[in-house]
Amino acid sequence: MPPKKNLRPRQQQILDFIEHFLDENGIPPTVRDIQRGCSISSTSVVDYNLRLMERDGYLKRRSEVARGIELLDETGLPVANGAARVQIVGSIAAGEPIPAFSSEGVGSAAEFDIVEVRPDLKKRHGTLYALSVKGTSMIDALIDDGDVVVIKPTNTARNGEMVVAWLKEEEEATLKKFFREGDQVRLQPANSTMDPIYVSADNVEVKGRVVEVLRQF
Amino acid sequence: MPPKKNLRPRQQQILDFIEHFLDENGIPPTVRDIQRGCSISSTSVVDYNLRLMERDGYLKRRSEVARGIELLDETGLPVANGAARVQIVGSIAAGEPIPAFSSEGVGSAAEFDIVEVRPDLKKRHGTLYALSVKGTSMIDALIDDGDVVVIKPTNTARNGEMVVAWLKEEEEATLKKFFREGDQVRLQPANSTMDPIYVSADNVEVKGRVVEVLRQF
DNA sequence: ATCGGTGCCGAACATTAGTTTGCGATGCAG
DNA sequence: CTGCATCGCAAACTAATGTTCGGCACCGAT
Repeated sequence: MPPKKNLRPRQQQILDFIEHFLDENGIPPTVRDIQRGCSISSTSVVDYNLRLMERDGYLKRRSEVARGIELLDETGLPVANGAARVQIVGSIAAGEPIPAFSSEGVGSAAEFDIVEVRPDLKKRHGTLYALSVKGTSMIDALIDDGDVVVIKPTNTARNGEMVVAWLKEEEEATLKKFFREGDQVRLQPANSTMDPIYVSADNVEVKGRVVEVLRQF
Repeated sequence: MPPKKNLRPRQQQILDFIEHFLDENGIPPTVRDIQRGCSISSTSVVDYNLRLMERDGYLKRRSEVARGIELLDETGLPVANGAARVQIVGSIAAGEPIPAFSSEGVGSAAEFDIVEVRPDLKKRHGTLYALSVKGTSMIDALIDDGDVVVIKPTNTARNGEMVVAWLKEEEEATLKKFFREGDQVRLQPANSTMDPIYVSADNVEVKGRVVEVLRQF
């Protein structure tokens, strides 16, 4: 199997389309789906490029089988379903909050790792992103250093939910349980040995809610 | 949408086949795949039954589209990918071990819940099953009461791995960290306030290894 | 017995979709 | 200029796949 090369623009376009199609429909596209989706004038061009991409290890094709395209990941293993991949857009220190994401660019972050999540999460919550956790302050919430938390972007939270909170003044993000108390907000580390942080509601912006924790075994 | 009924044998057979096919191949079967897989003599029989099953809310069919079958779950939502479903075959009390599964029947257990897992787990580990955790003794391992642990069946373990151990004499299963120490085995609750269990190696049978913990948010 | 519903069968049909072929344009090294 | 590889195009071909139709057997109700 030849080593990976950089993809040609057309091939990158096709690859993006396949991923997107998988996201949308749950099944792989046909050659003609790709043709339309990429505004290519002939199926043979699609076939030609798919063949090259298969040669270079980006995907696998089942011959003579409708929708027989399978994407492969970096290790050459089939990607189960494009719908279930979430990008890790940065890291977050639960204990001592540090800047995590400055712009609104949740999906536009630089290239980071990608994790797979349970497919039903995306069905249920829509777009998700992930943060890698640094520090052990969430240990009582059963979130450890090195875990990856999957976040649903939202700017509201009910009391007790675990949220990613953005402290405007400090320009810091933190992972805490959220309690609204009048015009104050209590950000409670799940670790009971640690004191909660009280901040004015004005200074807090909820960026998302934790929907899943992933741990490496 | 009509309420669910019990499936006819033929329809159950078809449903099972579709799930299995999805497991195997990652894409839905064609009508003819089903025909062969279920030893049906005509595609029209498949179509006939698929139509009924669609009417009864078990699946959805995209008309005129190759492999346009989508399975629906209990709530009528599409199942992302059959490959990612794992059966909960019972519960396990980590603190005070209780019988969990007596026979070897990992896959043959009675009807329990099904959970979705990250699809890459099945790719990586093959067949998996899941246990629902009762009790809080694994809290230090960041596994809580009510969590679901996903298990890879195996009968070997390296030191430090979290395993499902079967104590033959007591006829009990338990979820602990595994340490082989001579002809003894130390089963260490991750909770440091609790004492480990020492048992003779003869009396321990490793049933599986924890590959994932699922928690409800 | 007769009728209607269910379940199944086989064959044909129509569309979708993978594959092949021949040709043209382009760019580059010899 | 020539040869060669790359990339794209259109059309045609074949295989795969969804869909339909008429008929048969069984069964319970009329």
